[in-house]
Amino acid sequence: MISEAVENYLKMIYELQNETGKVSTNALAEKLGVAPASVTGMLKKLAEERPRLVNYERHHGVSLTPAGQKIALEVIRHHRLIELYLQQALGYSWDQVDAEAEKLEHVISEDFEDRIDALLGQPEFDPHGDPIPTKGLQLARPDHPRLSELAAGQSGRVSRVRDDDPALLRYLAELGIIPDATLTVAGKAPFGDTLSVRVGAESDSPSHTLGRPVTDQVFVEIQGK
Amino acid sequence: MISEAVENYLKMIYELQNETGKVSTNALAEKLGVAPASVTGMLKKLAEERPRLVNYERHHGVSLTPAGQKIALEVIRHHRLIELYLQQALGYSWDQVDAEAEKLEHVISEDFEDRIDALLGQPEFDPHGDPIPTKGLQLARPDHPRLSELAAGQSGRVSRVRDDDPALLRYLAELGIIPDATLTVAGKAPFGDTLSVRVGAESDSPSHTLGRPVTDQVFVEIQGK
DNA sequence: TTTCTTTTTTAGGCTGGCCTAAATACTGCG
DNA sequence: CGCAGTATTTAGGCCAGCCTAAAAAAGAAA
Ligand SMILES: [Mn+2]
Ligand SMILES: [Mn+2]
Ligand SMILES: [Mn+2]
Ligand SMILES: [Mn+2]
Repeated sequence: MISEAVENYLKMIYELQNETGKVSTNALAEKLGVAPASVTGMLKKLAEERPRLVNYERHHGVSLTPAGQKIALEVIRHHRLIELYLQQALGYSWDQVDAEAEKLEHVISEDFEDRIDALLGQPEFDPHGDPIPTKGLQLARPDHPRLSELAAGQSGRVSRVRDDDPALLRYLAELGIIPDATLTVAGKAPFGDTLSVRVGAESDSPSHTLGRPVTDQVFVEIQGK
Repeated sequence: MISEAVENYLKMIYELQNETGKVSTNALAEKLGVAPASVTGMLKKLAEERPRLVNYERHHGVSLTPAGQKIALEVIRHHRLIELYLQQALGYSWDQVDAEAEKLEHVISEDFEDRIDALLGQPEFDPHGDPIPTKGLQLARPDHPRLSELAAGQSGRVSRVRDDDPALLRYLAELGIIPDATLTVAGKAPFGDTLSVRVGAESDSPSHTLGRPVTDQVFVEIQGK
């Protein structure tokens, strides 16, 4: 039986792999809130599992095997389906869903998964715009640019927001910066670390000044213009 | 932080206390699917917890302290609310809900609890007729007689069914023996171990022959007649 | 009350998952 | 190349929860 700890390790390895390419012991330790030595120990075990869950060689980082990736995707599917369900069916706000899903993801049955999936109409995205792996564990990877990378004058549709920081999520919701919102970069301050962003499709939509910590967390599908 | 294992021990102690009065090491071990020696070890720890969760003296059984009972009731509230929610909101049948609730009960937040409680309209009973402790952890204890204890000719309302055995639950559901159903004992075989029971309020309602293993698991509030 | 049986506890061990401190390997720079 | 600094691994421990086997206590029966 796969433990909750193992599921979290595999999920984190998967996510780090897709964010930063390489997966180091230290990065993993940091994300998991655990000492680096503990990670080394766990990676050894995962590599000795039969079937092997990760490819691991001392000092050379780690990557998921197909078996490991399958488990990671199952956990991610649970996580994102649950997030959406909590929001849609139970009225959670998008900054509350992550914490609850973090625990529930390890515990629900396949039956539960199937039922909420059906109830939500086989949804493709979670409340933060993250794609939900299909039942067959296929995962769309849109990979749009960050808001901070847009040039002045460009506009587009918010596709995804990083779901790490609840306070940031509340702030963004207040501004109306949620998936599918329309954004236009009205202006860019020197050195590009501050943007003036119009939120909404109308030319008289309200505009806000956003710093790098914010604009790095928002992903935009560039449109028209 | 209270672990899942501790929560399960406290819940089981509570339930054994209310079923059989005394709580023995062996009975607890059996219910938990664990060796008796493991129970002894855990009971010692629970008794040394600050605040104390159980009263325990070697060879003299165990009982819950107020602090232990509070935790037990919180877990039971979670369990029964979740069971009802799974049935009402997700379409689970009453024989499936227990297994899923067994895991979820340890993991949901107070927020989750409050939300499903509100959504269900602060329900008083779970799908098997077990009372749900209130938010303040008050628990109604109806304590009706078993169907097996009724005399021929008596009738009443099914108040509760023991939820242990999914196969039995499916069988009972087929016969229409669910909470609030009306039953009448049409006849009693010699030595009283087999009953002929009419299910339904009409005098032409279908009647079934039920053995002790079944009639011991059904509780009836005797009415009229 | 003595003996036998059943119940419970003690003793000793194991695994998973974490920790700190110390050792070692890699990396980039002078 | 050699060395400093960083990243990683090893060594040695701890705690929760479980196990089996053996000892001891309680309870029933003679
Ligand atoms: Mn998790
Ligand atoms: Mn998310
Ligand atoms: Mn449980
Ligand atoms: Mn129940």
